[in-house]
Amino acid sequence: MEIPKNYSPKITEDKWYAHWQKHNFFKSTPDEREPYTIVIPPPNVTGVLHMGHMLNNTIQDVLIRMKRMQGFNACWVPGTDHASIATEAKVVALLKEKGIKKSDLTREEFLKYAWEWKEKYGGIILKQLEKLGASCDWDRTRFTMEDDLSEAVIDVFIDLHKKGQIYRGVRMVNWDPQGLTAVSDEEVIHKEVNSKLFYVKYKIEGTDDEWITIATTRPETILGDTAVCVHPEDERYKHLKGKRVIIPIVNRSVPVIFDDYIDMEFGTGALKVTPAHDINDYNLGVKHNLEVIDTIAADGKMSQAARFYIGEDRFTVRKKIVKDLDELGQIVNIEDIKNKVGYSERTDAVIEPRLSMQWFLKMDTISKPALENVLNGEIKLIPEKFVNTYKHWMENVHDWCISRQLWWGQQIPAWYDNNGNTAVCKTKEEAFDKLRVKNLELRIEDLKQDEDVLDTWFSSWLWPISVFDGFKNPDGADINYYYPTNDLVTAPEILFFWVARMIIAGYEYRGKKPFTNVYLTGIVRDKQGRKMSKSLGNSPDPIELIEKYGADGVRIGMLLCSPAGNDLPFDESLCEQGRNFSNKIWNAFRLINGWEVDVNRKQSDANKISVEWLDAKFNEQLNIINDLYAKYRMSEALMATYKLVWDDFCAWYLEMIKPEFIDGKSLPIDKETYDATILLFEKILKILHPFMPFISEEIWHLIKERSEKDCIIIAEWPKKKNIDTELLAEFELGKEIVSNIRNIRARNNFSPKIALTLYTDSKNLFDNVILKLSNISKILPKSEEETLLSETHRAIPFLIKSFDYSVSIQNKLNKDEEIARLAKDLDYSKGFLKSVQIKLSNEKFVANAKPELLENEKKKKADAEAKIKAIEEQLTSLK
RNA sequence: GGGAGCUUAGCUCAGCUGGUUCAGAGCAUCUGCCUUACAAGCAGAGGGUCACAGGUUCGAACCCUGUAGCUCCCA
Repeated sequence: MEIPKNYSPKITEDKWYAHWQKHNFFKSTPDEREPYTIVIPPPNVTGVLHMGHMLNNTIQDVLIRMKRMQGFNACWVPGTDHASIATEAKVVALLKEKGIKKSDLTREEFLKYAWEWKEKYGGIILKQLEKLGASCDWDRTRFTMEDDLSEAVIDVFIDLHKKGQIYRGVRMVNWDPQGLTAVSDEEVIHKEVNSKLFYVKYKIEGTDDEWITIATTRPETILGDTAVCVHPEDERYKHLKGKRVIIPIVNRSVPVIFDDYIDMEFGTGALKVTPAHDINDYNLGVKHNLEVIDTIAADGKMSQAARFYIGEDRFTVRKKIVKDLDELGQIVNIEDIKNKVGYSERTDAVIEPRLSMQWFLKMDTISKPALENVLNGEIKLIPEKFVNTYKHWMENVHDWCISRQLWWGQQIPAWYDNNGNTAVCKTKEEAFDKLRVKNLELRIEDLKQDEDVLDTWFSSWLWPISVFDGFKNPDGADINYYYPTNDLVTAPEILFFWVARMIIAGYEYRGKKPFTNVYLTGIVRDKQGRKMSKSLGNSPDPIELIEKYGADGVRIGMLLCSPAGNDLPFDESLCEQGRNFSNKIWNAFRLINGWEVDVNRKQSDANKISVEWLDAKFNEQLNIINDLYAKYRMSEALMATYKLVWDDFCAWYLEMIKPEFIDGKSLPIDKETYDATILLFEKILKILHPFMPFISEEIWHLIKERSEKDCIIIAEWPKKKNIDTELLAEFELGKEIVSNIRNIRARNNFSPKIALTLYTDSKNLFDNVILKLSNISKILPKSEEETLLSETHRAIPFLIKSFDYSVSIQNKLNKDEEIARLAKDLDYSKGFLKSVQIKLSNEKFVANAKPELLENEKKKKADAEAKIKAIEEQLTSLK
């Protein structure tokens, strides 16, 4: 059967994925082996696979496949989260297209639509992960809003409320006027924007023409001003003590207050205070007991309380009020400035600080163990540099606003009666029992459940526990076996959103960490360094990439340039490199596959030592690769694997043992070498498997007859063996001889087809291999050189260490070039010797340096001297 | 405004507690090859005042100080 020259992933990938699933290789159930567990960072149900997911899940799959081969009971739990804001927005938009308004639906009707949507589209992203080769235990797929997980969320809420950790209060929150919900501090993105700073003068009450000028970027909030604040030390304003000023347009009289919070340098040093619409002003308001006038409604439009511009959008009003103030002659100046404005992570709307009633989780005490156990190394962040950021955040943590004004999510289990009493409990009946004690007239129909739902992170912070039913069944086999999980692979952006909170929940509910290592991936960016996003349209479609380069190729492309925590400027050429690598492996297979084996043929010495060498090389690299994995240096582990395959196996070993071609036909290979080669190739395929699952499985089955169940995915990871370092060093020398000879050929335009003679007195274990690789017909002692050289033959010398070699060449020698080359080498060696001599004659160096170092320097000196002598001899022989 | 980190070849990155023979890799570049596994390839080559300026040391990419630029986090 003709094997195609190029590897085609299309025909193998689906085949092997189905095969693996058919044989339940991804499945995990608790047994006597040691578990290795990863829970997936649940992608958002509204999501489609993007490059960030590709990177993240490739890394998880590499880890899980490696550990599976190493004999761990490997369990990778997949799932999705319900993403309340994003999903609700999506469903609202979809309904709008159908002409249905959310406000015309009941909660139940809306949720019905939302679930329909989820059933239809929510699984897309998981299907896409299969294309990548993700070996998740799909039977364990969970969803943060399924019954069991929701119940856990509700129970946790009730429990924390009982413990006094959850409270309800009026607070200034980050309001998303588009999503119509509060969002947490972490969901606000501060961006620097070009703004204008408006200088507006307010009249001092009781004067004809006395004014104070304030500066503001948000003139539309003037309608809600309830004070003007200046610094108590500010000479300019000391005379205003006890005075009041008149707010323009609304003509309200408000006090001038004094507080050292004021930055005298900024603007005019006089600040207008709007407690309803700015967090700092709010705090000032609390301190100075100011009135609070809420002039901006939930939808970002001016409220009744504003008295002017009612129902108009805040940004329209900004323009209008400036015009109106200008007409009143109260605009003093307008300046361009840059300032930071908060945007909603979900809707990109400008966040409006807004006072509202929300539920909060106290963070001060509950977060303590989460900080300690990262600082003491019980939980490791990789790379370590994130510990600083983590520490800083955890030490300055704010209470967590956990309520969202949405329907899609777990509805808050709080019940209210008509008298303002509240009960937090699971059911209406329970609430009724609790509240009837305080309110004897209470009828169960009067009870109303809180309209809001919980933040999605309030579900996903329980993920590592709840996916193993740790709440429903706290002593269950799964939770006891798989928890704590081993590794978590996620993006640094959600270190606080999610990782920190999982750690908090882990200690609160299991008394144990949720995972040991947190591997933080980089952010995938485009060539211009922009984050890849759907809205920018700068992200390639991962599925198309997979079709173009194969899943293995894309996996390699993602991993090649992604050290932990570093951003990955993605470029399609990386996948191309991955595809080329697949092809290289494929062709190594084709070569071996084409060999005819002769059982009667005796193994040559050259083949024997070649096999020994590759075996030693493999063991050396295996150690390195194991070590790199242990340090989570994934891209380096990949590079070591890449070089082992490409350089050591393909470029050197296969060339070393490749049977000769005679008369257009390959000679057969001896059985011993062939079998050893297959064994070594198998080992190499094994370490390749975590990175390139498909091609390794395909070749695994092609190089040998195997049963259906004998798959590389469950093959045993190669064992560590002793390394023959001397043999490796000897071959390094051999390689140098080969490359010197190749070099001489290249410099002198001498075809590789013409055999040369090598003269040397040094012996190398690999002499026979060297002959083959550099097309040398024979090796003769140096003394033969002179007798054989003639008018038509010249010898070109070269040196390795201080060993002397030469090859003879028929008359074609470019003598001047060779002399120049040697002279250059001589110059360098002399310079080098000089630097060593200087070092050795330095008394302080001799006195301070370690003895080994000193020895080494002496050896360097001797070597250099020998080399100089050898070069000089070669030079004279050339002349 | 406060904090953390980064700056090594055209690009992406290694470089462990300062010390082997001129600072390494992959990709890209250049040169020569269609050599019956692979042109998605083979054989070679070039490319770096280790951001800048000082300092410590016998010795600095590595330690210290300052400067500049970039990134991230927090307010």
